[in-house]
Amino acid sequence: MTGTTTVDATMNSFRILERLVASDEALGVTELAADVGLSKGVVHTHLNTLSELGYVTKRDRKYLASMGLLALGEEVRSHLGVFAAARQHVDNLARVTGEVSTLFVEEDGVGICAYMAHGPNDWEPAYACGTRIPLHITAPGKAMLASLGRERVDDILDERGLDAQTAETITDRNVLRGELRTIRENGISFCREEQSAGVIGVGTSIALTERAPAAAIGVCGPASRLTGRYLEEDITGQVISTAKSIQVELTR
Amino acid sequence: MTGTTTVDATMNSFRILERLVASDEALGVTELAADVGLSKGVVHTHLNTLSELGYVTKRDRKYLASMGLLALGEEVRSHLGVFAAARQHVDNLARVTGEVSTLFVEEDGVGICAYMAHGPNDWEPAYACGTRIPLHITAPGKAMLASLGRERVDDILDERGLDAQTAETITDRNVLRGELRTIRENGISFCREEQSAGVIGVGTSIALTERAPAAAIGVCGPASRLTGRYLEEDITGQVISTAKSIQVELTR
DNA sequence: TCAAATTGTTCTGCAGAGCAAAACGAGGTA
DNA sequence: TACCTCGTTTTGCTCTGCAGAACAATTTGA
Repeated sequence: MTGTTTVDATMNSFRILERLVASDEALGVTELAADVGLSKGVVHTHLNTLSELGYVTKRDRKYLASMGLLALGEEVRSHLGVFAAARQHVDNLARVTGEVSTLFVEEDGVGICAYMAHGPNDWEPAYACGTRIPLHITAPGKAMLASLGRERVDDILDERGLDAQTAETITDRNVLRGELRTIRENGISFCREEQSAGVIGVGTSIALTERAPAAAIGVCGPASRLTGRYLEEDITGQVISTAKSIQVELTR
Repeated sequence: MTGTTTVDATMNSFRILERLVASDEALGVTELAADVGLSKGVVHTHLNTLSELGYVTKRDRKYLASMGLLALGEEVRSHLGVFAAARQHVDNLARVTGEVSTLFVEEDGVGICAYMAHGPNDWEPAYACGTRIPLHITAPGKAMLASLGRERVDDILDERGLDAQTAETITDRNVLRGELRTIRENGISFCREEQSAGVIGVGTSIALTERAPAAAIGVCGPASRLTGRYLEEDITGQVISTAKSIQVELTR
């Protein structure tokens, strides 16, 4: 999997950039150089390059990641057909349920959150847009797995494994296969604290035309709120009807 | 302004990445090499590097930008204090007005859209999050200018100029100064097709503590819908009260 | 079905660039 | 004022990013 040859300078630039992105305050050249293990001089040259490209800014002798980075992800997402069809429906799902609703897509056998809408209930999941999350630990992830062909699922499991994230994570391949079967039968998937303790999720896949990658939507929130009929009927119903609306939008 | 020394390899990597980001379909090595003017071999090495970093994916012998790029911008934004305070209020502003509402911040003398919420009315502005827009052509941009000290405004105008984007753009420095004065007096700014023909905007600045960069919120939409009392009283009132709510949130 | 063409990947050699270390300059502090 | 610290620039060396060519793997066309 690890490629043969890489460009060291690019690796170094991204190490510096990612360090800045992760920091909540401006950093100086000396500190960055120590962090990434390069000399002050080169780090300065890299920062100058990133600055000229518009991904880094300087505020009184210190550097910080630019908000211009938002444009890259936003543009990638704009080319995603399912996003244009799903956005307002996911927004609406968050509004009517009050919870956080998401759009996930599959990429290289992992799930990536492509969009997230916040409902009135004030709660924030542990991940943000762009985060890679194993498919077997979230409701939308399992829904996507259930929508894929068996051999593709096997490939993914072979490559990614079934690491446990919490005590509830499904780590047995046969158990997972059984769960995928019931997901296919019911058209809905649940995540009961398998990704994060205290967090419950509901999801369903979006059937896409041709060779587009898998996609799914979901709703998640604190386990204390998502229980009983509210979870299994109200929210589940909203998720399914939202998925139907997106399907309609996609085939227009 | 243009720095002294830059890293060529980094420049090339980003040229390739940006080409992929701008494309709505997967691209091959040969095509990319022709586009950026490098040999096939090096482009392949760069793609391999970007792929290992998680910003590029391969789908049957062609490359495309990864949704993982969303994470970078999202993380930068999460460190923006005003974003956490403003998000739900901007969401709410979009909902009650029905229009698109935005959060802008100033960076290096230009405005960057940091967040955008869509109201029920189906309309999409010409720009997305992360886009850099001159301060003098949008309502939130002018609101931010009005909130800055005079010498800072002069510096920005010296550096960025007052280029015309439409026939309505303010290109005269004295006219702009007069407008900034009335914005300060009224606590509200308008953009009447100065950024994009047929688009009207309303904005007001968010007063921030200490040395944080300027920020402003706004609402924008088609000129056909944003007119008369609806624009100048209803929407304006919602914008101002939203800004007040954000201020309260910020000083908690 | 087979050859020709095209594309992705690897290899080779070298000029140029990335890198560490040191020197320089600009703020800030005691 | 002198010292210290940090950002910036310079120097020289080594290594690597780069072009071009060769190779491999598909696809195309007849």
